[in-house]
Amino acid sequence: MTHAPHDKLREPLAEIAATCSLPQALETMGERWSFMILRASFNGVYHFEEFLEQLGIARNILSNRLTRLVESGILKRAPCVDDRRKIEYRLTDKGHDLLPTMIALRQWGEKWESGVPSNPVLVDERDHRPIGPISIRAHDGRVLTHHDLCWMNLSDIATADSEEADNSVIKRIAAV
Amino acid sequence: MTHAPHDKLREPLAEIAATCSLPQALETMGERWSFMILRASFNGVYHFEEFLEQLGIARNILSNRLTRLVESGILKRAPCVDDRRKIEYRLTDKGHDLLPTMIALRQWGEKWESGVPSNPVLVDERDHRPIGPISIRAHDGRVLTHHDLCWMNLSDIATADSEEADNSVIKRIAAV
DNA sequence: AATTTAGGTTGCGAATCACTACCTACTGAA
DNA sequence: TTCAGTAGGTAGTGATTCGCAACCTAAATT
Repeated sequence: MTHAPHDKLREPLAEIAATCSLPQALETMGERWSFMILRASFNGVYHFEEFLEQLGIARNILSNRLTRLVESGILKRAPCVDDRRKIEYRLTDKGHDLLPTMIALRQWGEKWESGVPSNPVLVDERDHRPIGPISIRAHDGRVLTHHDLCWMNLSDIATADSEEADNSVIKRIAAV
Repeated sequence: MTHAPHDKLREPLAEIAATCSLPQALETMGERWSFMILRASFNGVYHFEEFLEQLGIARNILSNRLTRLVESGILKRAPCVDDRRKIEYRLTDKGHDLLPTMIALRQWGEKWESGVPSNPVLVDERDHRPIGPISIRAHDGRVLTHHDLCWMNLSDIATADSEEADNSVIKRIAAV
């Protein structure tokens, strides 16, 4: 490896990580450029020099980030058949599964930061209409706002499949 | 302000930012600790010392990050009525709107990193059942996989509300 | 008045980022 | 089969950020 990871800096997350997978998800995707590289991948960028040009990222940082994304199983390397000097960086299943997260973040940015729809747009192949907003839904598909939600302890849920779990509710999500 | 932002370091994103709001969304949320602070906020952490203890973050970094989150309009400061030394950091509407993104990332982590459900769990208040998986849906609510999706240019969509926009399809999302 | 508490700032060493220049394996052409 | 070119990566260096510890100030408690 180029330079060994310095885990010291990342330790404080460990405690929470035991009970929540968000920190683990952020381990790789929380780094600068990771989401932008992912975006490029979804947009059909496969080669080192393409990423370099599209993103305006430094060579060593790109190299580093691609290595990490491959190590995390989000991208995979594959030699290019046309030109065996080339390496293709392709999304794995795990990488493809980040699409909802990326779209959610992008939609949030559209709504609150830029105010205008991004380009290119993700559309349904069937009718070429833009996808709907990413939202939180109940098990039966009803869209839920944060007024309809509350947090519960996992241990209480296992034994409270039907109801009578009222006392296990930690807290309602406070209205703004 | 404590120290002026050095925009030089962040410039390369500007070009893409003109056509996509993802980089803008990452401006604040892409920084280390931002999502973890957000998570704590959703879990009912409001005060400086609480964040400090829960996250194991350094004081100055927390101070810095909270300031940035307030500047971005994701959190808001409010003096505490009980104890006027205390300041409450509360999610704004903009902050609450990041819940789908955060849950999507967490669910991804559950599926691919930890393998086990996180704690606490977000449940429907009506029946106390866990929420469903965050997914991409068509305008009519159908769940779409990446096989059902393609990217289109925004300009082509505006004039292609019904169909006959075949030639404007940029590219299907490649199957893994 | 003295002490504690909440929130924050400052200084400093370590780690990371980004820019530039170099390096190397492979390709394609002469 | 040499030789220039290209894709991908490495090394060096300065700027920026992170994390730890110590200090600071205003409000609250004793």
